[in-house]
Amino acid sequence: MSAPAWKKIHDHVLAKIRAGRWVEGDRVPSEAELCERFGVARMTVGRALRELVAAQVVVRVKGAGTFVAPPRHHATVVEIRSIADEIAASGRRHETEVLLLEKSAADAALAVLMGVKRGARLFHSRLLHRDDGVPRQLEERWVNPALAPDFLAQDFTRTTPNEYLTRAAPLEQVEYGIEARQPDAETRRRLAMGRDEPCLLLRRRTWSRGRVASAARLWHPGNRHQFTGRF
Amino acid sequence: MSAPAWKKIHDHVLAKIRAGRWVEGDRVPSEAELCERFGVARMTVGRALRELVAAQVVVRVKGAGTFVAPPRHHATVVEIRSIADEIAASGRRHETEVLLLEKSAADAALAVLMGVKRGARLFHSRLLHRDDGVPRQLEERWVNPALAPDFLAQDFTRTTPNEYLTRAAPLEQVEYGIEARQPDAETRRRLAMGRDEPCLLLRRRTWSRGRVASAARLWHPGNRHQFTGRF
DNA sequence: TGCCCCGAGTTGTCTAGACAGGATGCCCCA
DNA sequence: TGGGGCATCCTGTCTAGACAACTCGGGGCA
Repeated sequence: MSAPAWKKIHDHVLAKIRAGRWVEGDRVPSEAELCERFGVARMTVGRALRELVAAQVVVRVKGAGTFVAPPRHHATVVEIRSIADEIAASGRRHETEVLLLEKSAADAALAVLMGVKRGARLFHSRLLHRDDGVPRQLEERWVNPALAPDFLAQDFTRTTPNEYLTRAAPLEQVEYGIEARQPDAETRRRLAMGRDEPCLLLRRRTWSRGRVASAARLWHPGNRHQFTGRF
Repeated sequence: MSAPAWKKIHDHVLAKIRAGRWVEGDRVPSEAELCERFGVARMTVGRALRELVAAQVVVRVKGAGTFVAPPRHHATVVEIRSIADEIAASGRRHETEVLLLEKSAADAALAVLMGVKRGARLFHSRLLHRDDGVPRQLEERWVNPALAPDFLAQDFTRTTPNEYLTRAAPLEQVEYGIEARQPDAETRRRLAMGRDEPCLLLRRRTWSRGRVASAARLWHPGNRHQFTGRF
């Protein structure tokens, strides 16, 4: 007749978040606290929170706690916006110049960002995109070889890295700010929220109408969250 | 280190289905059988099967068992194909003529199809869609008032029923054959598989290049399954 | 000061058992 | 022969407790 106990807990937490009482990054009461508050067993609270994870409402980190996930703007995954597509859509000529394409070892900062051990092998590329001959975007990528093994063998003057990577691994996008300092504990926790290892770090610098814009993006396979935090 | 026990059971069942050993409608071993086979508790098997339900691989019916779900063709929900959109996309003129818009009572067949009591109030509409003036589609709908209370107040010469209904309730589509006889036990079980009450029955008859096509669609809110069975 | 270790807190998983409620087939009775 | 009731099987939910693995901060040590 009445809703299951787990659904009541689920709805209670969801209501708090929807109402803005708890916002992105806030700590949700622990399972133990919710058990006591609702007078149920941990399995029941766990069921409620697992449903909220599936709905991308909260993120759970083993050993740390449960946190409110960033708001989703769209039900669907954000599509990758490719500079090549953008230029082509404007009817102009797009060219890619491969400045660098190599194996490299992860330094301390890269290791943290990519979730790999220091010194681990990464693929590294530096490409210049020209828009009707004018340099439009300089793009630098570090790619996890485990997830895109043939990266170095691609001809990026013909295939864009976007095309290859989306074909090689079903990626979803995580966007960060551009500040490239050592992440703090909070950011590391948010990095850990990803269900899988981050697999691609992209920094790019774009020239447009005399202005330069920079961006860094960190990708996770299977990760549906978008973080706006900076690191 | 190794995968959780529930994941092993999950993968075992999934593999059988993917390999075609168990096909649509087949009975999956009961929780008790899987418990014995894998030497785990029922909660563990339940977790595995619940994940498969979420992935739309199996359907579970309380009291009856677990069954292989119909194959999904797309990862995403089938989009509603609107005759109005189709005509407009071709650059032609679309007009709607409201032939009938009323309250009606469910007869025996409608009561079964809609999951309501015999005699329950339903909204009933009959609309003619014209394509550049030529009758293109005759559409007849029965709508559950509980889920679309303002149905009768809509001006369907301006707003299509599709637009209103998708706005009024988040619906997903279940498609059936058109044969309109009393459903048998198997079909009734499959109807029961829907998590919620069916809320809309649509029959339509389309004229195109001199040929007439008929279809009946049954909608459930929140139901992600597509059944191909006939009833 | 800087580093490491440890303990408290937290989530992930699992067990064995329990009760509720729907589905189904069978038997008995009219 | 037909229908109602009942036993049985099945899923849905929940409990109380347990162990594993991870995070994080603080205290001790070099």
